[in-house]
Amino acid sequence: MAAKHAYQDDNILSVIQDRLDTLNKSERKVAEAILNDPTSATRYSIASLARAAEVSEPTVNRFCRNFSATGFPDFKIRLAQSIATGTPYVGQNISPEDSVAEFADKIVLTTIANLDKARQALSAKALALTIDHLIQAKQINFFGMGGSAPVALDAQHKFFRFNIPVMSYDDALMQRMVAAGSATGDVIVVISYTGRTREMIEIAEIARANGATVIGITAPDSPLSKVCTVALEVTASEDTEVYMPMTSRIIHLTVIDILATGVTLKRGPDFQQHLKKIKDSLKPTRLPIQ
Amino acid sequence: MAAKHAYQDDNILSVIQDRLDTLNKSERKVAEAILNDPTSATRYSIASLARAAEVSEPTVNRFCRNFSATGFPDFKIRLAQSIATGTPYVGQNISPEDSVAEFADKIVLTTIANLDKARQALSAKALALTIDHLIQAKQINFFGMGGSAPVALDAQHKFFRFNIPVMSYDDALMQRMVAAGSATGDVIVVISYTGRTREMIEIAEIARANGATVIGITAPDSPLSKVCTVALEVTASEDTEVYMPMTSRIIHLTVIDILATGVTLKRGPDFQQHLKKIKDSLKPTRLPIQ
DNA sequence: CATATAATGTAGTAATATTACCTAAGTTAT
DNA sequence: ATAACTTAGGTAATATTACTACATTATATG
Repeated sequence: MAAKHAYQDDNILSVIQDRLDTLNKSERKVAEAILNDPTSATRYSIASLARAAEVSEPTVNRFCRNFSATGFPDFKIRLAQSIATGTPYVGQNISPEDSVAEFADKIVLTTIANLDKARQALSAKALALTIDHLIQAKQINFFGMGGSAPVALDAQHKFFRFNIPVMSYDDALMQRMVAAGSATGDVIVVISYTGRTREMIEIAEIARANGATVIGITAPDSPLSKVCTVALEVTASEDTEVYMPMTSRIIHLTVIDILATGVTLKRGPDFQQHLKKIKDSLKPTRLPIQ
Repeated sequence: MAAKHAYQDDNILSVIQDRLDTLNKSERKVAEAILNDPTSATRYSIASLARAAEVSEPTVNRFCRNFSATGFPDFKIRLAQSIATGTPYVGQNISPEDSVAEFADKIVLTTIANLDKARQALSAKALALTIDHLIQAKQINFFGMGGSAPVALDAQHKFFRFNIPVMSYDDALMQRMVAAGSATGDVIVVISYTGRTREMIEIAEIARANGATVIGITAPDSPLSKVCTVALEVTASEDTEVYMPMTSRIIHLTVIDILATGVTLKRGPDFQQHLKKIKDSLKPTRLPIQ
C-alpha cells in the first residue's frame, strides 16, 4: 500500500522504548522524561524538556537527532503523530489491575495500531490482482476454519450482493470436497491467520491442482502463502500476550472490505442500482426512525 | 470511555474544513494551503507557510489562534496529532478514479477513525455491567442477523473457551424459540447495527419477559437499545456513502474482544491455565515454523 | 598512569515566532 | 456622499526558541 503519502511511521514512542538500553545516561534521562508523559512532552520547549530530564539543551537536541529527526521541533512533530495512534499504552500490556475503561482503551488502541501497520504493509499490487481474479470468477468460495470462520462468513455476506455464486465453508471436509470439485474459473479465498494449518495447505493445493485460482489471506512467507496464486499477506503482531485478543480477524475483515469495494468500483456505476435494490429490500423489516 | 487521558480530539483538519466559509479572505488562503497538503504543513515554519499561502506571518499566527491554539508551534502539534488518524483523506469519499492503493488506504483509515470515535463514546460503566452479567451467566446466546451473523459467530468462538454453554444464532425463528425458552440466569446478547429490526426487538422483548438478561450491542437510543437490560451503544457513522463499507461490524467485534477480555480478567489467573490448554490443543494441526 | 575518545555542558549565534503598531479597505450613520 | 469608525491585513521591532562551536569532564584503552 503506502499511497503517495508514505509517512514512515514506526511509532517513535515504541522505537524509544525499544532502544532504551542502547542509550547513554543522559539520553536515557531524556527518553524517560518523554515516555513518562508523552502528551505533555509535545508541548515542552527544548529548555523545559531539558529541565524535566535534568540535562542540558544540546543533549536533548542530540537525542532528537538520534531518532532520525532533524532537530527538536521535528522530533516533537513526530512524537505528536505517534501519540494520536495508540499513545498512552505503547507496549503496555493489559494487566489484571486495569480498570474496564483502561483495558478497553488498550484493546481498541492496539487494534488501531495493528490496522495501521497492516495498511502500510499491504501490497496494492496483490490487492489489484485479487480484485481482477474476483471479477472474472464464475464462482467464489471462502474457506476459514476456527477463528477465521466468521471472517469467511462475513465475506460471503458481502460478495453475495455481487450476483456471483458465493459460498463460505468452515468445515475441513466440505472444503476438501469443494476444492476437489473446483475447476478453472473458480476462485477460492483461503483465510488463515497462521498460514500453517496442514489441512488448509493441502486443501489449497488440491484446489490449485484442479485449476482453481487460490487467494490466500494469511501470514507473510507462510507455507500457505507459497501455494497460493495470489497471497494477501497480512502482518499481525503475534498474540504473545495472554489477555490481548487476536486482532488479525479484524484486519482480515478489513481486507475483505477492500476487496468488496474494489469489485464494486470495477463493476461500474450501473451496478450501483443493483446494490441499492438489495439495500432497499431490507427497509420493510425495520421500524421507521421516530 | 475516555480513561484518564481524554485528549480533546476533534480532528483539527475537519474543523478547518467545516469552518472554511466563516473565514475571511487571507485566513481562507491559509486554510487552503494547509488542507492542500497537511502532512508537509506540519514541517513548515511560520514563514514558509505564510509564503505558501501568500499572506503575512501574523496572519498565519492569527489563524492558528482562531483554532484554539496558543500559537503556531502549538497549532502544528495539533495538526500533527490529527494527521496520524486518517489524515490524508479527511472527509474524502472513495471515488471511482481512485487507485487501489488509494481506496484501500481510505478504507483502513476510515475504519481507524471510526474505531477511535467508538472508543471515546463507549460507556465503561455499561461494559463493566455487561461483563458482570456474562460472568454469572448459566448460558450465553449471541443473536445476530444478516451482517451481524458473523459477529455473533465470532463471539461464540471466543466465549466457547470460557467453559460456559454458548451458542450463536443467525436465524430469526431459532432466535425466537431460544428467547421463548430462556430463563433467569441466561444472558442473550443481541447484535444489531441499526437497532430497528422489528424481529430483533420482539425477540429481545420475549427474552426479557422470560427473565433472561438481554445485552444489546447496537445504535444509541434505538428501539432495541431501550428494551435491553444493558445497552452497549456503539456510534458508527451511518454508511451513507455508496462505496464505503460498513465499519460497524468491526466495532462490534472489538466490543466482543473487550467483553471476552473482561471475562478472562475477572476469572483470575488459575483460569489462564485452562485457556492455554485450549490453545495448545491446536498445535498438532499446524506445521512447525521452518 | 597517560592518552585517546566519548559524553555532556556553556555560551554565543541563528532561526523562528510573537507583539505592537500602522495602513488600507470596508461599513455605518449622518 | 463623506466623515467616523471598524475590521482586515501588513511591517518591523522584539522576544523566544533552537542550534552550533567550542570547552570541559568523564570513561575507556594501551
